[in-house]
Amino acid sequence: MPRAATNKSHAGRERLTAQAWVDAALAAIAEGGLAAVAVEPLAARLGTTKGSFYWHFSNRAALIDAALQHWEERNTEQVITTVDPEPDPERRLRDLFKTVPAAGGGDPVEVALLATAGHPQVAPVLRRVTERRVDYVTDVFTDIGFPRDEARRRGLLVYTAHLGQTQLLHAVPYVLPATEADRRRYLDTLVHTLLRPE
Amino acid sequence: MPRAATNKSHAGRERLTAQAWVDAALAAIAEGGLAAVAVEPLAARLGTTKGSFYWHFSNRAALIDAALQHWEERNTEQVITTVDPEPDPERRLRDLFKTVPAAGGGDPVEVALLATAGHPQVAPVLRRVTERRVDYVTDVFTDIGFPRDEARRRGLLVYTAHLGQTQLLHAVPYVLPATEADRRRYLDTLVHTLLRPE
DNA sequence: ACCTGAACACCGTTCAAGT
DNA sequence: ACCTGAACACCGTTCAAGT
Repeated sequence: MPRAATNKSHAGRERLTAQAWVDAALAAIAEGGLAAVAVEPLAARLGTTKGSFYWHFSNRAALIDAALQHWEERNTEQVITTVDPEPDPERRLRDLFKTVPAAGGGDPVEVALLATAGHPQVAPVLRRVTERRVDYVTDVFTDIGFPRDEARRRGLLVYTAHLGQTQLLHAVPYVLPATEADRRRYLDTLVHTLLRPE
Repeated sequence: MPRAATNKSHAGRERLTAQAWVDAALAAIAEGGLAAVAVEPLAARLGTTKGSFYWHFSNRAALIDAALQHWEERNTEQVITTVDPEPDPERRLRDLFKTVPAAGGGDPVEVALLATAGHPQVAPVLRRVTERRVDYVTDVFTDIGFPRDEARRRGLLVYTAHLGQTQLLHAVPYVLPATEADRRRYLDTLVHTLLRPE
């Protein structure tokens, strides 16, 4: 009869794939930030040894790279595909402000990464994701009718405000509008000022 | 004849004050972020031992607390006192955008702290500094003539954009306007949209 | 091909012993 | 009062030995 799969004996355990380590790393980032990607604790969580890890990855940095790459691939288009179906560009702008993390949830991995934006492995990933998004918001402003360069400026302002808002939300939540009505009024101010004609 | 002060013998070395450790910690934050506040390397830099550190502080967290407190005290009012003399509130707003880190320099400690905004010891410090500044910008908008609640919303938008810009500047510098002329135009767009009447 | 277990380096923390 | 130096724990990394 076949051996039961247990965590006690080597012969009876499933072998790990690199992907298993990547998933564990992303879970760790979501819970405790980049610093929580620690080989020894992850090994314990996966029921294996540190030695095993070093067969799949050359070091901790390589695991982080793999995790960031995986996150970038499955995340970049997420917000955009949620909002893009809306045909009216002014509404699309408004939807962006509502859908995007600011609202209250947001991808915990992204929040954790923004908290470590300066980290040498994180920075280039955020760069690419950011460019994609700023370009998208810029397009919304051109759809609204602004000339390209003015649209770019407003797109930057929007994205910049979004980043800052995410940061405030996590470092200083209570300076932000607290009640639903206040939040709506804030959104109105945002959209109203941002759409001021040239 | 008096012993020369060397780093070789205990009897001949200056004793350290807690403040010396705090200064070293702030220097480390500026250079390598919070993570660079490491007892052993700091001890080496100060020419003393880890054991000495633990006489002055109960642990690494206590040193970080002391360093953050010191930074908060001498920093909070800095930007404000630079800009406040300008009597015309619209100009003051513009000066804020120019003076504040965004321009290019900025306090490296602040930049490092923003990169670790979610850290449990950093968050409350940033909270207080942020509140002070948002309140200040809000006052600028009331001086310009906006009613208090609308001024608060625009103050938030400004501060939020400032935070995001600092972040972009360090994670994704090249999405921001690169030439002097582009930067001026960007500033014009910012001020122009933010001042749109209700 | 994939994993274990022991070993070493680095840094946080403790503490007995020194001045 | 302030400091040293040895000790221990924790985690990153290496590697010889196992299956």
